[in-house]
Amino acid sequence: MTVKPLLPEKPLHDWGLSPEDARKLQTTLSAQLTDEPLALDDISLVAGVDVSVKDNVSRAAIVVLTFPGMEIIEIERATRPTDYPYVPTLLTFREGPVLLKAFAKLQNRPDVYLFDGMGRIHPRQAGIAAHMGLWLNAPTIGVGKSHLLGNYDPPGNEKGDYSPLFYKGKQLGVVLRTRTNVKPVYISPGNRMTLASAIEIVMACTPKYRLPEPIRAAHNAAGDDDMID
DNA sequence: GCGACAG
DNA sequence: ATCTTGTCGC
Repeated sequence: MTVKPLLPEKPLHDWGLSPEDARKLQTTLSAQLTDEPLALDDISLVAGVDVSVKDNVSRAAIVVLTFPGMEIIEIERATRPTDYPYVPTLLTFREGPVLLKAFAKLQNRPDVYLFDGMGRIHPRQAGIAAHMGLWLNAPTIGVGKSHLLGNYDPPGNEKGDYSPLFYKGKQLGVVLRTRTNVKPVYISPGNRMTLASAIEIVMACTPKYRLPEPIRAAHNAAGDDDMID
């Protein structure tokens, strides 16, 4: 018998699209996103996702941790030539291909994935967390470290404080203070996720530092030099 | 037209 | 993302 694969047998679409076609695809894909709450009690495994670039080589890292213990149980990596340029709002087309290569190696099935980047805080609500969430057909959350777009008032200075981020009249996410008196992060749901659940999950994964443990772990794994592809 | 712009 | 040391503050 076979286990249900993490990724679809049939690719959702091609990569290497022109900026114009890429934007059209994002509009089409974002219409397929769903809002599904995910209770903490239903989470046992969380994954952190990140990509680093060096000498024109992209390295993706997926780290799976137990929840809420935050113990690392799996680390998968993959490398690939960095062919697509960095274009604001089209980050997925630069990092997507190498991420799929790493996802294909995953032995565990995470209940939710935390991405280093935006979810729906995006002009077409198709940030990398939202986009890859469709490929994975799983719950995803975008955890951005800096501002991309939208308006918001500075959140309070206490850990857990947050304020809504609006773009063209719609609330796409929140600016969340994960640590007292530390620069906040930009949180937004990706696929199969509600904003409320996203906030709750991110806080539960952030016991000590500014960034959630899964993302810190993935960032480290993507940055380490030794690589076995 | 001008400025902003995840990683 | 990446290039890079020390340093101020809780």
